[in-house]
Amino acid sequence: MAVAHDFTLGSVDVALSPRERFAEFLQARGKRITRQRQVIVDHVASRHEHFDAEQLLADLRTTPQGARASRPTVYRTLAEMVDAGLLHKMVLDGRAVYEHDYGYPQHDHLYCTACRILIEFSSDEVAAIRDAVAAKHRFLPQGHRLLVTGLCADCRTSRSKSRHQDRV
Amino acid sequence: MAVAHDFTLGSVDVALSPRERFAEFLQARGKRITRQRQVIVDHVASRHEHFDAEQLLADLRTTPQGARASRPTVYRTLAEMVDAGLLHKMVLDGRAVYEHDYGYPQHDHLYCTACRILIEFSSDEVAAIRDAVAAKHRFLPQGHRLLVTGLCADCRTSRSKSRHQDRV
DNA sequence: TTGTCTGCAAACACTTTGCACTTTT
DNA sequence: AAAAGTGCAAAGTGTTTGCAGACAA
Repeated sequence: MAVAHDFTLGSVDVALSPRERFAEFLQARGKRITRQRQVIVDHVASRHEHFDAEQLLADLRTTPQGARASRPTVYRTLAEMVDAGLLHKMVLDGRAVYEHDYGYPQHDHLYCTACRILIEFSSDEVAAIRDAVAAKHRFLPQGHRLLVTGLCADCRTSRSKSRHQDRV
Repeated sequence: MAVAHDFTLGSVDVALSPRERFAEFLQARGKRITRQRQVIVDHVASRHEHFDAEQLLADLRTTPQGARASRPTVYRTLAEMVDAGLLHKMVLDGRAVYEHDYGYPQHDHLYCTACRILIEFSSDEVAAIRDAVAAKHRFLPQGHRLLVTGLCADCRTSRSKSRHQDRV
């Protein structure tokens, strides 16, 4: 499982599977392809949702025998995957949340402050605005993140006006 | 100092000074107007840059006698000021950064990953996109944050290609 | 073999909390 | 006097690091 996809997700075509791309990245840097790193890339590649380090760690603990990795290794590997361009990292409510960034089109998010669900959307207008503004400030844009906070369709109707407003 | 401004910053007109607005907010909630809370609002209102809790705490330590506040109080008060709508909180590189949000127009930022400077800019187009996308998802937008990362004018030319790429 | 990687435990930075005492109201 | 706030020290998060043993190359 999770090895040879034909990866044509969204609008970007990629030739290598995440696992292969990561291997390539590691080799290019004289880093080693260890069992743990493989386990982590494969696991991450097998699920397409947003997740954080502790969630991944917990997931790995439920897997059989040698398919696990320690907390430090999980954190270290996630950072490497970000460097490798496989994952995107963003900070929400104080902890890092990761999402796929390889073979996926650029997109932004709607974040529900009530149920904390993250909804993706894409808009090239955002990139256009970014470039225009950057040019005006002689700034070299390398990326952007647009986070729209509010209430999702479910939460805005549900009267469970319990714990809404939070920090972002 | 920092008491009776005519506050017409940007495009929003406000009647009360930050200090007065905060007092109003506190009273409405049966909270007390203590010396520490006054010291903190005044200090924050007297400077218009972005800052974090530890910076504010350090600043306060340099002031004379009774114009100080402890770390817990600083954190507690900043949270109240956010609730009161006086400050905006955002998370950058792992720690909370605050900026004025009272009497200031809505704006977004360019963030230089090299020198970590924050440059403000405003664009109503962003809000327009936000609303359009939100509508499409039956999402009730309450705010948004657009962060453009990259290199500022100074850093893109300077050859101090030292420690660039970082996390956001 | 050689040098990187792992996992453990400890350290970290930032932020929050329990609690006795102080202060506003 | 009553209720809320303060500061101290300690506890929490989420994440990182030092180092000895384990393992890819």
